[in-house]
Amino acid sequence: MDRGGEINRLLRRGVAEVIVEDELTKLLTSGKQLRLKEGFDPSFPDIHLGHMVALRKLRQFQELGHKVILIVGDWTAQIGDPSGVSVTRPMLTRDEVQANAKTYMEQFFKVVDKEKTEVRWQSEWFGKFTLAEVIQLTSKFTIAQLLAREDFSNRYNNGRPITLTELLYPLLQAYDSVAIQSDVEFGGNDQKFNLLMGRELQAIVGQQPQQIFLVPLLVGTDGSKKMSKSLGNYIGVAEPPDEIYGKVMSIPDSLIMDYFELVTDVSDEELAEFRQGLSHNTVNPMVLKKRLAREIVTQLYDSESASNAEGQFTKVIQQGEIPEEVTELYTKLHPSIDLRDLMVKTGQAKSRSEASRLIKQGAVSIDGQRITTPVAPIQSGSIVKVGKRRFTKIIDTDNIVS
RNA sequence: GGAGGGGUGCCGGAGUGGUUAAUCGGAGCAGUCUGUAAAAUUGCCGCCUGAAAGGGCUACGCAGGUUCGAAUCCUGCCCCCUCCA
Repeated sequence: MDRGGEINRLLRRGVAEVIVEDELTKLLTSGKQLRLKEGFDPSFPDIHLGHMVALRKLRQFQELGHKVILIVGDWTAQIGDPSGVSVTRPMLTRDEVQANAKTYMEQFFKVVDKEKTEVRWQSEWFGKFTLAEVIQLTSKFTIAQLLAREDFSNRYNNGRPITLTELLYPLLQAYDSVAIQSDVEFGGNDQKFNLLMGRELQAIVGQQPQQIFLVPLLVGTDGSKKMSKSLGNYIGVAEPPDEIYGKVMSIPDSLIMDYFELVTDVSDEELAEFRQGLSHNTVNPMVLKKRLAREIVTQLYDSESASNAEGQFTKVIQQGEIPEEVTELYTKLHPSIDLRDLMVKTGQAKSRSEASRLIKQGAVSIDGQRITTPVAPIQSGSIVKVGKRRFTKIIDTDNIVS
């Protein structure tokens, strides 16, 4: 693809909004190496598919020669982003921040090119901020400006509390843009306000205002809310291939195309075909989902992992067979052994009570035989299956042939 | 500073002396169906003990008290919210 076409694609697919598009296009064709800002809150070090949408964009920009500036938000983490349920977060210790940053970056660089990335810590500049400078920063904005943010005005109008520190959050984030002289800032569609503040502040201090690149929010596995760890509807990029594959298979059909568009490189032409197939019912959505799952796993691992995951899925979930590799529990077996204890030991149930319930509900089988009482015929080598996919092999310690 | 309202299980939200491990909704888990989709439908949804029936323990902001008996009444404390200043 030629460069113009590439840029066009960059600004089209998987994009919610670009502010200001003309200016960004001009920058992209100018030949200048752009500084792409991406912030990260060390309170939440795990990256999921929802984050990947923006990270993939960063990657694509990098491929055109631009540079990513990753900001570790060790200061703003203490405030907490007021979007949604806002809780002021406890201060993380230096060690916690370090550890989380490490975890984050391991995942971040699965998608983003490390060679073309510069990592900066907020403490570089905020660490030496004086009260005078803070006041000076706040003096540049008005309450009305901040209240323009939907979350703030909603809360204000409903009489719910807004802490002063929360109000500061957008300012600090804006200052980051100034500190690193950002050309383009990336974020989810819900971050629009914060990113716009960066623009404003840069203009005030005489810098070229950054462009804003907003990506759509990916809907989570529940099919309705945005993907987020706290809602538990996420697919983490660090999860094992089988897990990712399985979770992708469990998304509602209505999400298939969004996922293809936002987190894979499958060509637009092919996507059009898929869409066609779906609307005319000429293709089983399950088949497309398998393709999707394969694409995603391949991206995060490799094609071999993807086909393994697919093999496992087909065998275990679709055909109900026992997986090749099963976690094993070595224990001493005796005739009166209680299956519930075993289930707790293997982690297949959280408590004996829960194990009882599962057994009562017919969710448990041993070697393919459904079990209805906790007193069950277990032999060394027996496979205990709980629900659809929790397997354990029980091995008698007295019976090990070594 | 003054007046008022409120803190219940993962979340929302009932419940004002026993019949309440606590109505109901959501989430979650499991069964049937199936494509680990959707929809439907059934059951479960604090912990321990018991094959089960059952039994025990812990629980309604915190700490005490009244009572045969408290999420429900009293006292003190902590926290949150609204209005006025």
